[in-house]
Amino acid sequence: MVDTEAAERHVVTLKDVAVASGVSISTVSRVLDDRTPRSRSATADRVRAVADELGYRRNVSASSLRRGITATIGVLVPRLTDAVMAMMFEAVERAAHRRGYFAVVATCGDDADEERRATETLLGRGVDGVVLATARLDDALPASLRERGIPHVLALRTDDVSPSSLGDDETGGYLAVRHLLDLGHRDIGVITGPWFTSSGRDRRAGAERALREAGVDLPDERVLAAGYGLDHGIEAARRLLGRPDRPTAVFAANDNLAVGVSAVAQALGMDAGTDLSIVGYNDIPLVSRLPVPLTSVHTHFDRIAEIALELLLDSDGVARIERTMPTLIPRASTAPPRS
Amino acid sequence: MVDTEAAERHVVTLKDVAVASGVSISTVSRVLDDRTPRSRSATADRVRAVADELGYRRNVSASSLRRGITATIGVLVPRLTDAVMAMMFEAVERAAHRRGYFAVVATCGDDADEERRATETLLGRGVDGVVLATARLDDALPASLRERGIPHVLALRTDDVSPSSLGDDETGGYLAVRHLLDLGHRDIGVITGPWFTSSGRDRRAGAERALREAGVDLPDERVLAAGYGLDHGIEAARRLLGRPDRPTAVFAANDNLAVGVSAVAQALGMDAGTDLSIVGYNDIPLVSRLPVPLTSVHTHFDRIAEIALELLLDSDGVARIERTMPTLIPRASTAPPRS
DNA sequence: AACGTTTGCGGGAACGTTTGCAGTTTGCCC
DNA sequence: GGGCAAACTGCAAACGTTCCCGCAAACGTT
Repeated sequence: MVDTEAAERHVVTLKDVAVASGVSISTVSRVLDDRTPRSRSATADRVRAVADELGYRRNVSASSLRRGITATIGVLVPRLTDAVMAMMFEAVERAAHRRGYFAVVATCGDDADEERRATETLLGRGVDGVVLATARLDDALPASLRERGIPHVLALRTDDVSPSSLGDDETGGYLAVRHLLDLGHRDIGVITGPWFTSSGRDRRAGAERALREAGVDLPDERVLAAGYGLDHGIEAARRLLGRPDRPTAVFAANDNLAVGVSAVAQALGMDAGTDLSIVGYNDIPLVSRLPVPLTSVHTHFDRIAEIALELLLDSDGVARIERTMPTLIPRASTAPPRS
Repeated sequence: MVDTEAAERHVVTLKDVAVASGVSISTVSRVLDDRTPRSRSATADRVRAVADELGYRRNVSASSLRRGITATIGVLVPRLTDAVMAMMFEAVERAAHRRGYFAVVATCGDDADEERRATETLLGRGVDGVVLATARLDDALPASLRERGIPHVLALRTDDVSPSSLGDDETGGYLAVRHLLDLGHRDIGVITGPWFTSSGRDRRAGAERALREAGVDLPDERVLAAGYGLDHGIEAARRLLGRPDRPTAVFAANDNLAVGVSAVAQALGMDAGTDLSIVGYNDIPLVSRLPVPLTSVHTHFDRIAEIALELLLDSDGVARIERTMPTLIPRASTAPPRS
């Protein structure tokens, strides 16, 4: 099916348009080049009309070959089934479209080797640059890209060296815990992200700053590191809530974790909001529709994506690290503690 | 690592490899062509070694231009933030990879115009074929692709004409409701998918067949059509459960809907499983981790994706419509009705 | 009217790869 | 060792587009 019909069917090239409109190929090429201001000459109008009529469509392979760029950027994410990653990719896709670029995605799980392999695949497809939304801190890939001079930007995380566009995770963590403190909570549990992510590290740091400011203690058994999956949240919540001196509020560094916490709370007969306050992070679409809508720190994916592409494509050579301020969205899952 | 400087300086071409290994460009091209069985001659070995050392990577633009194919397939989905679509795309990505193809995705929401525009974008990127996982039945796009001779396949839905790979939705609907009947339920509500999808239509038909077989009545007010979003499930559940003669069990044609139903049930003080049995559809990762794990009809995305690519790439010209049998996964959300 | 400047256009050489053709070498069998 | 097929190799022509260069006409200024 792929070859037979396409071969039969004659695909319209610049030459066809040139012949049909009685000008040279170069002229057609120039007229149809949308990077330069469109000429208003009679010839140009005619060429455009003919191209339209014949259904001309630029052959991207030929164009890329000649121009030396593909107008394509590659996006690397661990998995698209994680709503955060899906939202991030969709945001990058939109931002790329606005700039006349096309975004392609590759998934690599949590494996460093797979990450490298997936990057090579993207590079093999000739992308002009790479957006890395994978999560590892201890990762040689950004360094390797820097060394090879391959344009890249980190999104949603940073290694403190390569250009990066991410949320201000420290502030986000602060906002979340400050919100709980303001409601009157003093027994607060914290479930941070995986140790190997800058987001996990920074959100925890922000949370600790808020507690320190308020003079509230955070004992070691109240802070747990976990992955970013629902399962991790469930496990951490069991540890945190399955003891007599359980906290009255929990800050989870990710919405999946928070959903896990509320599931465990429910299983233990506690009502989210009244018996246990919960704050999540990222504000994925799901959380506002839960039986008890979840308070969450909203991440501005579109803005982060926009900045990422700016760093990637308009780079002036210096590797900037841009942090976008998040917004706390209070919902029913947080309330003053029961007296 | 040899010669990083030269590698950085400019990108290695066939010519460089040819010069470095003392053979012609054509020879290098042939040796490096992975479509033919790899030669074991001394020259071939040397060329491969040199190419490796120099870090040669085929320029896909040039290759595509010359070969006339891009080894890329386009996938069209409404949105990646829907777990079903993310899973479908990831499955297509894997299947494509196995065949040496690369999958790119475009999102188009639920809008027919946007769908057309996104398809043109994919075609403009020179994809060799298109997988449509969008949901509309009343859609002129497949017909338009057929007419233009553009290789395509529908996934997860069909228009009964174009080649399609989807789950056997009628059987799935039957299995779900049959399960509820076997547990002893007689008052069963059905929330079908959107009217404009074949999946919605077929799952409903299967549900009705099961009820008919069992001689159980399905009054009009017990069957609701909705979108596939969480919100739709919530709204439908309110209508279904907010009345005195509410059903003891609900079949929702989609997991999002089912999650909405269980949220409403919880809000009304009913326990999923004991007070109200709920069956979902697709078995997205979330549902097995809910406080009350959800019984769901598992869709074999990998198999559907595999068949889709088979229809797309190995087609013998006849447009087959292949349905993959789903599997019911019983979990805690279904139990016999309270006596 | 002479002058520089801008603008429009066509010729033709790239971009890196694949492939038909023809010529050469190799391997194998009798 | 002769004969024949199979495997290998190089040349050169594509693939469709872009862009440098040169030419000519149009325009504006003095």
